[in-house]
Amino acid sequence: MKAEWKKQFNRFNKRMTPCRQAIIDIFEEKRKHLSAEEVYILLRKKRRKVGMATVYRNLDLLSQMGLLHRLNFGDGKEHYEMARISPAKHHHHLVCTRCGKAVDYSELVGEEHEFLNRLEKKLGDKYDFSIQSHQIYFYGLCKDCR
Amino acid sequence: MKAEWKKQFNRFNKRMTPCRQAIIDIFEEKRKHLSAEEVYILLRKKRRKVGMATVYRNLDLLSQMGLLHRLNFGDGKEHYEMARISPAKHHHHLVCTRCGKAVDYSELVGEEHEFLNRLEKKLGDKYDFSIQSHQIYFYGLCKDCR
DNA sequence: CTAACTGCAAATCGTTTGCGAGCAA
DNA sequence: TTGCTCGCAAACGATTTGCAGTTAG
Repeated sequence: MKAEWKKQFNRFNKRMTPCRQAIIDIFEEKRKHLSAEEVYILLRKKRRKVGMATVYRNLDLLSQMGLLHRLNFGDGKEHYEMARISPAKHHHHLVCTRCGKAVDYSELVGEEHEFLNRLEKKLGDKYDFSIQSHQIYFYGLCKDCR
Repeated sequence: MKAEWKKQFNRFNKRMTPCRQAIIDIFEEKRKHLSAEEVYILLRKKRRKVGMATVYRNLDLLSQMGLLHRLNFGDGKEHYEMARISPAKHHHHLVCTRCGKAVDYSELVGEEHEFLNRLEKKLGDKYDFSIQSHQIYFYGLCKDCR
């Protein structure tokens, strides 16, 4: 798995560094979406000396490499999560428009997958886009905010 | 139609002002997603003296009132568009991850609508959310950026 | 009349950039 | 060696806020 990533880094003319490894580890451990600041705090908890700038640079790089997905819940900051290729792990988000809380869901992803694939193909052809990913957001009010 | 909005404003204890009317007009005329700055520029073109702060405040208010939808294309700024209740006008977005260009599409919205309604109900029940809207984003590279 | 609204300028805050020093290959 | 990476501090840019004057209902 690590060799796999190394290859990916090479392909992008980038290097595998302790800092990057640590960031990847954090996403593997937490298995949820994290903001840049949350990643930064988790790194420091592991007694790792890093600057915010580096965190941002690496989250950006990992996103461009396709290892992370960038999410936006409308709370003014970007969030990131492991990009999982497997449909089984595929999921989307339910966002509370008041408190910003975001819940993952993976209901009906089977049907969704089939439907979105068809749509993706159609759109890609029509608008001359090479589509790489998609996100579905449902917005509403959570129990506590209602 | 204007009476309709007035009611909405009353319900929120807000007032219909020339500035707000002008902003609504702009979205009706342009019929596409606009950033706060774009709205600001269009207002000034109409020789309307407004501050950016007011634009932001009103875009925010109109979003909370459900008159506008807030969109995020990952280019660092928020975009807004008229919320159209009619399924006929319903659409989503195709975003280029390189240049940030966003294209509207409305393919297969009929099928989508049926599917998403079902999903919405299921999710609302399971996670105790009162879902108000949804957005689908497809990400990829446009013709020019490929 | 009075609470909501406004423009202005200053403040905020997430994110980016410039730079010299430090590593990976 | 070479050039990708790093931490730091400063810069940036979109959005927010405080405030005193203005306006809708």
